[in-house]
Amino acid sequence: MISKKTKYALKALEHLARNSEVGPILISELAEAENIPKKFLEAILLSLRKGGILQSRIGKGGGYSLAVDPRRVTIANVVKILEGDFAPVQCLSDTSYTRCEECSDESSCGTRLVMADVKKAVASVLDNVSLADMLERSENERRKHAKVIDFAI
Amino acid sequence: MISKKTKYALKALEHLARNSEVGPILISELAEAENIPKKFLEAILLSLRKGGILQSRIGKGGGYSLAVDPRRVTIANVVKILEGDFAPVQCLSDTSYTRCEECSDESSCGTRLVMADVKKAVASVLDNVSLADMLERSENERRKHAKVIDFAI
DNA sequence: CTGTAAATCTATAAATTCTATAGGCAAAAG
DNA sequence: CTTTTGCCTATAGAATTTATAGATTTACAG
Repeated sequence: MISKKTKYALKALEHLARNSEVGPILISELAEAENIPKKFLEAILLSLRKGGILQSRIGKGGGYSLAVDPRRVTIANVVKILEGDFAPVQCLSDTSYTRCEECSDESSCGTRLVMADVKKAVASVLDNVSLADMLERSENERRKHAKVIDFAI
Repeated sequence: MISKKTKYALKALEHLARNSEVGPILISELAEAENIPKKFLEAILLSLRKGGILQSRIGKGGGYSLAVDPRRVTIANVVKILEGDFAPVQCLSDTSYTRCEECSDESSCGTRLVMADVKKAVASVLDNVSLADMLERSENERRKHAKVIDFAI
């Protein structure tokens, strides 16, 4: 399960990507539009900025905007910033490796071997979906759905 | 990240699979051998029994043993019993679906669309590894490693 | 250079989930 | 009918996640 933090981050990024022409967007605006607790969002945006995905400006006319082309931001990038990693066990984490306490022999640990494959599988999905892709898929679904409703009327 | 519960479960199952000929194994024996808090393990084994993977016998000569051929138990089976599911978001859970609070339109939610792919990817790994496979892989690695040490001496 | 608008930082509270333990109950075997 | 063993319920403790509050810093506008 991904955390609420990550979900909020993705929602916020979608919003920013959709409205990239209008210039910086206020935290408070984003919070209200996407129904995210403002102070919580604040911390999330900060992480994303430190992770290089967003840029900010302080003071009047300030706010947040994407620092990179949404086609160059992968969902893996985002998830990694907020969840740290998507390794199913610590002993497979790139960013915060720790030995699993009771694992007497890491190199032959069955769980580790299987989870290494899981990690690869997840990575290959998330590395290959950009923020722009995600937005596009969402739009496609929205249209598809709208059409169906239209047709029903 | 998978929980300690799941890691303990896999360790316990490996132990039971390796020692399937010697008959039922005591909780306390398992706990000691695999370094798992006994009472915690108790609950885990109970879940696995209710999930159909283990069988137990009470009283003298009792204990736990596999209820199924280790080639017929997938790691997916095990993970599902202990983590409930491996859906990255509740709105994709088969067993305990809940609408994601702030998601105004589930059918077009970008996060959901991407995470559906993640879920599939994880499932296709875990559905295709049996307990026996995992054990075998582990054994292979152990031998490989042993050989290297041997060679070094 | 002053007032105001905004993000930033630090600290902490509240809620939830995960890990672990305790103690008595129930079943099976001899 | 006593011993061995798993079964059940409750609860405590720890860690993590989610959320809030308040003071601080930066930048622009006039």
